[in-house]
Order: sequence, then structure tokens, then C-alpha cells
Amino acid sequence: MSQIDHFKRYTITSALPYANGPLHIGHLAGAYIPADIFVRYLRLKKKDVVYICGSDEHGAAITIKAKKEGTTPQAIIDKYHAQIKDSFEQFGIGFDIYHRTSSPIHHDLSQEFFLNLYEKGEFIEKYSEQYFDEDYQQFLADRYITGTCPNCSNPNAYGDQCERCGTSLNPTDLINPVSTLSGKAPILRPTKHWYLPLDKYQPWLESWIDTKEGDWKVNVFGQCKSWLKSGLQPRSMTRDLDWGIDVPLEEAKGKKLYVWMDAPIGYISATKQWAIDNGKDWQLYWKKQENDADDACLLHFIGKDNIVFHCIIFPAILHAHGDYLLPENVPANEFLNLEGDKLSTSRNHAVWLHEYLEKFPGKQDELRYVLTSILPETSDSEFTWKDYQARVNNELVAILGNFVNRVMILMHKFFDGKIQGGAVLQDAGLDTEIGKLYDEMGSSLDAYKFRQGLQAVMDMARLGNRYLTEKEPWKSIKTSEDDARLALHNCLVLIAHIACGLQPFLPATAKKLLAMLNWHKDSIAFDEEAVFADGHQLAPATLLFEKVEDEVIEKQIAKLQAKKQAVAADAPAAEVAPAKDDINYESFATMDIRVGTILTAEKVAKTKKLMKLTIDTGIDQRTVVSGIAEHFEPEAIVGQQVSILVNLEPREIKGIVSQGMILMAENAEGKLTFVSPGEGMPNGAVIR
RNA sequence: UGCGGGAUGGAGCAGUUGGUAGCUCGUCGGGCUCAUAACCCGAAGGUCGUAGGUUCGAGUCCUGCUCCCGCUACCA
Repeated sequence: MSQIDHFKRYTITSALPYANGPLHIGHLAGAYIPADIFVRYLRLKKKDVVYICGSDEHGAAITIKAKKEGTTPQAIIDKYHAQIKDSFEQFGIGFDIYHRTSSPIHHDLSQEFFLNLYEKGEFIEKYSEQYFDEDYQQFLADRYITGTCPNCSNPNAYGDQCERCGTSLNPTDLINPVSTLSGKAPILRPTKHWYLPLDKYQPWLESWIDTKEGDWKVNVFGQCKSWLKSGLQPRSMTRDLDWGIDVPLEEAKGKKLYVWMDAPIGYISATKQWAIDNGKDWQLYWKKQENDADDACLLHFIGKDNIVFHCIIFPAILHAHGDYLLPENVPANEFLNLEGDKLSTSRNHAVWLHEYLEKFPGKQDELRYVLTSILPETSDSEFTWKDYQARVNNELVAILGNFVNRVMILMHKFFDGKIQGGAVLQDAGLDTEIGKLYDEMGSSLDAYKFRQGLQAVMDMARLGNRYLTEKEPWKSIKTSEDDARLALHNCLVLIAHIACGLQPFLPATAKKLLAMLNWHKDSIAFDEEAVFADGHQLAPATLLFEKVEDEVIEKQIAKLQAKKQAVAADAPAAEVAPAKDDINYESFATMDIRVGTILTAEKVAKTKKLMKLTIDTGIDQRTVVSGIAEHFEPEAIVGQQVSILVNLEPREIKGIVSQGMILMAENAEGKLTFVSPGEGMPNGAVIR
């Protein structure tokens, strides 16, 4: 039996999509399809469940996007909220409410949370120095500051991250920081912020997380333990931004709540709105009840990038507030890759949901099926169009669609689609098998094993194909009409069961099946008996799925490649680094650059980028460690003449003392070449 | 460098509390002809990354190592 079966109510959330871009299949596989299946499953078990989601509409990335597109943040969120909501509806994700964090009810509740913690004295108030733009009279979000990366010298690094070398940064790490608002250098100015003392909650969090061992998925539990082990730090819950929810304090004028403070509260405010719209009491779904047995079961479906927020920070906020339930489970998925590469919004490497819906009308369940089959439940998984084609053709069409089609056609051919004498399952073996598969589906879903659950339902169709081949009604019809009829009636009952089992996974297909059976309504509960009355008339046979032709997927693959190339062609043009500030000759003359020759080269073990080189500088032979291993093979560069800065102070890198720096030319894509002298220059020759 | 996850027949993956290694696809052979050239049966193919250990018995537990993915560090 499931451990979560006993709850009175269920509050299910899917990660709030960020309203600065459309949805892609990675989002679906991470947080939406699993949750939707689970919710539909609970509903079939007649549970009291509310399924919550909405757009996350705050944070600096939205203002950045607005600025880039020359519009307002409000216009951005309105556009993407509408688009995302529409995609979800068309795709058939069955939220009870798809809300948005820009709504007044959400602002009010978020402020209430902040004030509650504030009045309890939970926050630590701290001043820190932050960059401030004097022209615009505002503090700058990390993303509003660009400068030279201290790591790789990329002149266009952002205040939070350098997109070339991937290093995460603090704004103060940047060399020559520039405000993207005014284009001028920002100044440092002290500012006050309110910090959530996660370190204070650490002991409580540890004991709480420990109760989840063996219950939560290993990837989630492991991540949590990892953070706890490294020690939690106070985290600022306020920001100096102009887009977001006002911090409800007089002295915090102009400050906003940290987006990860307000976003999870969005689950609660959305529930409130839903309760108002439907005459319910939202507190039953979120607050601790007098009797523990009356508590709701809170589940967050998310992708692995959100684990820390849902397992550490949000629970800490809820705990600090005190009245709220904590998540019972956070079944986070790993990532979905696409055609051998990470999904990427910025590189436009994605299958966008709205494009799929447009190009594959009426094929929502095909995508649901494929994504469910490859959900990244335990490790990252991969979507390819060839796999999509194979699964649709070999499984949906050949196994499921074909079985149904065989039965329907035979019924119409032999019996005009009419059931004589009623039909119940009259085959003990078949009955047992169906029962087993139902149990397997149920226990799989209870354990959040959606792939396995779907497999169980598909096995019902396999069972049907086997049964049909065994009974051969197309033969027995010639000798005994009753035998043929009995076999087909049993198959029809099996189809009703398949339709039932399919409901959580492929809701549209389940409805189609029920319509074909001419069932009295468009759903079957798990405890409903599959029975056909005497004289029941079946609807005409139609095909459930169509084969996917080669041209269709070739087109999609070509489209992905075209997008990639378009992005690649787009990018480099803009990226010529601006000139640095002037220096005097003396500064330049302090550098001693010589011609040298690489004598030996080997990759440094356990690093991706480092190469250990021995260089003949003419003066001596010395060791240099250089970050070029991703660009060159060691054998290929031995004997290469290079330019080397010889009077750079030695530095130990990975336990090797590096004495000097090889000069490299690098373009905007990060491609490297050696800076070498022309013919006939001896080692030790001076470069100036 | 630290942490997390992974390593199972050609490919993609299951293997719950240790007890004869499974599934889907692919391949090969056969059957069937109701069916969207679909379906059914059978076969080949794995010393479960590696070296040890615990145990009557380990894919499953423990230890070392190697490789892959993510975050982190490294690019003088």
C-alpha cells in the first residue's frame, strides 16, 4: 500500500515557469507531465486534490529582457504569461488554477509572510556595499553590471556570471565594472538588507531532512545533505530592484523582495485565489490542522535546479512562519537533453511547446507518451526525434493502436459493432493478468515511477494482442460464432480497462477510446466495473494514432540544426572587446616577453582545461601551466614556437608551479591560436 | 578540488528489503493474415566499470580505483 494514500487532501504544485520565455519539452519532462499524471491518478482514486501553478513574474531577468526588447516588464510578463498559459491549456495540463505572481493577492500574501517573520525578529539586518548607478539613482542588480571577467578576461562578463568561461562571480569581482543603464562606472554604496538566517535553522532542517531518508528520491535527498554538509549561510530576502514586490517596511522604500522569497509563496496565493473562485477554504490545503491526521499532503514537482529552494529555503520560510505544512515529498527530476546536447533557451536549442502544438495538431498524447517514457527520473535522459518516431510507430501505433483497431474492426465485421447478451470479462487468466498490471501501475505511480506505470498500461495492450492471436476469432467465427464473440467481448472489456489505465497518462487517447466504445461518459473511475449491456452499440472504428513518416522528423532535425547555425552566425559579430584604459610606456616595458619553444606537453590529470608545458625560453627551460587542453592535443604542439611572458610571478596551479604565461589569441567564440613569431627567430628573442 | 548522480547484452533503460539477470527497440529464425507491412512465438547476445572485502550466497552491502554527467574549483 502506498504511504501517501491516507491523506485527507492533496496539494500538488508544479514549478512556476519564469515568464520571460516560452515552454520547451525540458520543462514538461521536469515538472509538468509527472505532476499532471499524478494529479489525474489521485482524482481517479477520488481524492480531494488541488493542482496549483502559475507564472513567476518577478526578478531582474524580466527587466533585462524588457530593456533588450525595448519594452516594459509588464508587457513581457503579459506576453509570456498568456503564451505559457495557452500552451499548457492546449497541451492538456490540468491545473486547477494557473495564476500569476503579479496579482494583488500574491503581493499581499508575500508581504504578510515578510512582516510575519520581521515581527518575530527572524531576519538579520545587514549593510553591505553594492554598486549604484548615480545617473539613474538606483542600485544595480548583478545582471545590470558588466565588466571584464577576472578569470578569462572576457570583457562582457555579467555581475553574476561570465558566460564565456562559466565562472560564477560577484559584481565586485569584475574588472572595470560598467552599469548597463548609464554606461558609466558604478560606485559602491552601502545598502541594508534583510537576511534569512538559514544557519540558525540548520539543525532543524537537518533533523527534518533526515526523516526523509529512503522516502525521497536519492538525487533529492543527496543534494539536500550536500548543502547541509557544506553549512548554510544567511540569505538575503530583499533586493535593490525596481521590479517586484515592495518590501513592506517604511525604511525599505524602493527595495523589493527576493524573487525566491516570493515565488514559492505563489503556490499559496494561487490556492487562495482558487479557493475564492470555487468557494473552498484554502487553509485546509496549506495549514497545519488541529489533528495531524487531517493535514493535507503537500508535493512539489520540480526540476533538479530548484531543489535547494523547495527543500531548504521555502521549508525554512514556512517553518519560520509556523502555521504551514511542510512538503511531504519533492520528487525532482533530472534534466532532459535534446539530440545529444543540453537544452538551451539562449542558444535556441529546444523543442518549443507552442511550436510543437502548431506543427503537430492533435498529437499532444504522442508527445506526452514519448516524454513520459523517457522522463529523467533517476538520471539525465535524452529526447531525439528518431526516438520519438520509433516510440510512436512501434509502440503507440503498433501495440496500442493496432490492438484496438483489430478488435473494433472484427466486431464491426462480424457483429455489426453490436454486443449481444452483454459483455463482462469471462476469462480467469485474463482477469488475473489485468489485475496484476493495475497493481503494478498503482504501485509505480505511488512511488513516482511514471515510466514504469505507463509501461504497465502498455502491457495491457500487449496482453490483448497476445490474447487475440491465441483465440483467433477470425478463424473461430467459421466454426463457432459464440467462441469468436466471447473472445472479442473479452477484448472490449480489456480495452475499457486500458482506457481507464491510460487516463492519467494519455487523457485525450483515453477519451477517444471511451468514445469508440460508446461508453456512457468520458471517464472511468478505478473502482468502476467494465460492463457492456446487451445490445450495446459500438461507435465506428477510427485510428488512434498515425505513423510518423521519415520526412516529418527529418524536417524537425534540420530545423534544430538551422537554429543552431543561425545563433552561431548571430553571436560573434557584436563581440569585439572595447579598448582598455591607456597605460604608460613604463608599465608596458615592465613586461618581459620572449620567443620560446614548447619542448613537452601533457594534459594535467583530472582537469578539463589545463596543460602542463615545458618551454625553452632561451634563458632557461621552465614549466608553464596553461588552460589550452580543450583546444590542442599535446603531441600536436610540441615544437611549436610561442610568445611567453617570462617575468610573471610564479603561481601554483593544481600542485604544479607555473612560471610564466603563454600568449594566446582568442576570438569571441573562445577559439584559441598561438601568438608565434615569423620564421627564423631564436628562443629568447625579445618581443616588444 | 569538493559535493551529488551515474556506469547492467548493439541502443535506451528496469532491477524494490542480497537468493537462478529482466524490459523496450534492434538483429536472426518461425508462425499468423483480423489489423496502420502491424501482431504472435522462439533464438542469439551480458564474467552487471574495475580490484578487493562481508556472506552459505552480491548487480544489490562495505572499501579502494577508473571513466561519464551536473554544480564547484582550476585557465597567470
